[in-house]
Amino acid sequence: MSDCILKVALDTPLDMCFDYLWPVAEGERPQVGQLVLVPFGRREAVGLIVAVEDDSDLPRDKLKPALALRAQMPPLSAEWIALCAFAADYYQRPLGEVALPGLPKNLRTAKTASLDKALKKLTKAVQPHDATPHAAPPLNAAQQVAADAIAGVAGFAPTLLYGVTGSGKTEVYLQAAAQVLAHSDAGHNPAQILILVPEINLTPQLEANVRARFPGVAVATLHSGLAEGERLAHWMAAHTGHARIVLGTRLAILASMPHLRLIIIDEEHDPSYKQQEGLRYSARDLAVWRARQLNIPIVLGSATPSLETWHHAQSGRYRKLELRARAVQDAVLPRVGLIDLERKAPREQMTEGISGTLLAAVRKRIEKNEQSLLFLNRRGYAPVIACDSCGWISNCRRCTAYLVLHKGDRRLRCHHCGWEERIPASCPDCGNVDLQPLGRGTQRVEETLQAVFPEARILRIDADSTRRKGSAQAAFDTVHRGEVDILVGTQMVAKGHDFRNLTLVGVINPDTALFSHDYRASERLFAQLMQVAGRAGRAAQKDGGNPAEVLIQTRYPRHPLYAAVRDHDYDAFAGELLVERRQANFPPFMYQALLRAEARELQTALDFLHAAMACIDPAGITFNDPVPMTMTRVANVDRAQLLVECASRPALQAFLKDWITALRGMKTRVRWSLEVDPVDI
DNA sequence: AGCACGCCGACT
DNA sequence: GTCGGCGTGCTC
Repeated sequence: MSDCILKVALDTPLDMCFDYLWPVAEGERPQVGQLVLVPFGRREAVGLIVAVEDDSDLPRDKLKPALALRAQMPPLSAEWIALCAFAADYYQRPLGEVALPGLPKNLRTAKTASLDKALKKLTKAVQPHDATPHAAPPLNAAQQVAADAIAGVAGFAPTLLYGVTGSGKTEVYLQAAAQVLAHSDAGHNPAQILILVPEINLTPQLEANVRARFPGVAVATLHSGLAEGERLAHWMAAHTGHARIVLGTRLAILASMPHLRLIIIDEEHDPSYKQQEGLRYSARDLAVWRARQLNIPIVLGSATPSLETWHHAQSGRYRKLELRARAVQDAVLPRVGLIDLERKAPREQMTEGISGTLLAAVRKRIEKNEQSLLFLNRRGYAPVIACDSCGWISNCRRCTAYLVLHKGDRRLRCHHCGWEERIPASCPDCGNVDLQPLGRGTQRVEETLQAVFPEARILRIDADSTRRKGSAQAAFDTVHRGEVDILVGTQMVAKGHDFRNLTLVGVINPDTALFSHDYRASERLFAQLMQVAGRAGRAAQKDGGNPAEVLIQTRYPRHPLYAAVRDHDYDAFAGELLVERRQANFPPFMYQALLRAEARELQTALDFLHAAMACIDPAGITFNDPVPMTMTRVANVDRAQLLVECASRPALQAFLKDWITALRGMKTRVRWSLEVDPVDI
C-alpha cells in the first residue's frame, strides 16, 4: 500500500503549502480540513490539510512523513478554508498565516494526550442557561418591520440597519435572531448566528442580554480576553455547531460555524473591526464576503455608517432599513449646543480650558441630581510639559511624540513606546525650575472639576484608571448605581453604555481632528461625537424637564461637521463627504494599498520604498510619493510609507500579487509590510 | 518567522 | 581558550 501526499498549510511567512507523506495503510485516508502535526525544519508544527493527493512535485526522498493527525475534532469545512483562502489572497498573505493563528492554542500546540484531556473537559463549558426566559420587550413599528425584513429573506441580503443611538437596534438584532432560530428548528435544519461587536469587554450588558433572552440556547463568546481553556471551549462549541449564537469581536469572523445562517455586525463603522497588526483584515468586509459565500443575510448596524457601507446603501447594493426614533417612549434626542470659544460676545469665561457655559450646565445637573459626562480623547494630565524660558519641551527621545505628564505618579510617559521617567525638577536645558504643563488630559479636567465642585462625586474612566482587570466594569457599575455626579472619560465611555440618569454630555476639545491630514478623520470625529452624544437622554424625558443636552466646545462653531452634529443629520453630512470623496478620488471611489517600511534611518526606509516603486511596471496603478509616516519614529525605528491607488479592485489585486512577489525577491534588511484597504493614512 | 550554522570580539 | 554577536540560508 503506497503513501498519500498531504498538502499542508503552515503558519509561516512562506507563501506555499508543504507536502508530507502519510502511510495509507495506517488507517483511513486523512481528510481535507483536518489538522496535522508535522516536522518542519528542526521543529514541529501543526498545519492544516488543504488537499490529499497521490502525487507531489517533489521527489519522494525530499518528503517527510507527517507525525500525527488531530482526529479528535471534526475537520474544518471546505467553506471555512475557502474563507481563509479568500482572506489570504485578498490581503496578500500565505494561507497558513490566516487559517492557523486564529485557532485555539491547544489545537495548535498541545500534545495529543493533553489535548484529549482538554477536549473531554469542555463539553460542559458552553451550556445553555436555564434561567427564566427574559421576555422580549415589545418592538415599535419601525423595529418590527426591520426585524421581520431581516429574518424574512433567504439568501445573500446585505442590510444596513441605520438607526440613531438609542433607537433599539440591539432589540432588532435579537428578534431577528430569534426568528431565524425558530424557523430553523421548525425545519430541522440547525442554524447558527454570528454577532460581531466592537469591544466585548466594554459591553458585557449585551452578552448578558443575549444569554437572558435565549435561555435554552448555547451562546459562545470569542474575543482576545479569553483564557486558553475558555477559548478552546467556546471555539469548539462554534465549530461543532453546539453553540447556536456566537458573540464576538472582529477575530470571531474567522470562527468555524458549520450552520451559519445570519451575520450581524453591530456598530459596523467602528474602527476596531479593522485589525491593525499582523494580518490587517477588515472583519466587516470579510463578514460581507462570508455572507455572500454562504448565501445568507447579513446586517450592518450603525447610527453613523462607514462611508463605504453608506455608499452601498445609497446605490442599492445594500438594502437600507431605518429606525428614526428612540425606542424608549418619550426619550428624545439630546439638544446639541456649540460653545463658541472664539471671541463671541459675551466672551466665555474659561477655567482651565472649560467654559463657564459648560460649568454652569454641570452645576445645574448636580443640583438636579442628574449625571454629566465630560468627554476628552486624551488621557494623562497634560500632553506635554514645557520650559517657559528656553522653550524646552518634553519630547520622547525614542519617538516623534511628546512625553505625557501623569501627575498622580509624578511621571512622564510616552504613550507610543512605553518610555517612562520622573518629572524633571528643573528644565534639563536651562535649569529653570518653572516647567509648565501645556494642554489638557482627563486627569487635569478631573482636577479642575474637583476644584470647582468640591462636593461632587467625580469619576475618571480611561485606560489609566482601568488598567486592572475588571476595574472598567466596576467603574461603569458605580456610574449605573448613581454614585457618580460627573464622569470624565476618553472614548472608552462613548461606547454602548446606557446611562439612564445622564442628561449632559460636554465635549472639551474635539477641534484637532478637523484639520487632520487623514481624510477619514472627520468621518471618525462625526461618529465619535454622535456616539458620545448618544449617551445622553436615553431614559424617558421627565415631566417638565428639559431634554438632555450635548455641549461641544469649539473654536469653529460654523464648521459644517458641527452643524451636522447639531442637527443629528448624518444623511446630509455623509452625502457631502461622498461628494468630496468622489471629487478627490478617495475611497470608496478608489482602492488603495499601503507599503510600509521600517529602518533605523528614515532615509533607508525611503530608499527601500523608491526601489519598491522601481521594481515593477506600474501599468494602471498610481504611485504616490514615499513619505515619512505622520509619527515618523516609534521606539527608535523610523517609518515611511508608499500609497498605491487604483480605480479597479481586481486590477489592484492583480498588481499587488505581482508586486509582492517582486518585493520578496528584493533582498533588503528593511522590514516592510503591505496593507490592503488601509484606514490610517 | 523560527532556528540553525558560521565566522570574529571580550570574558572565565 | 570559550560565550555570543547577528549575517544568511533553509524549511516539504
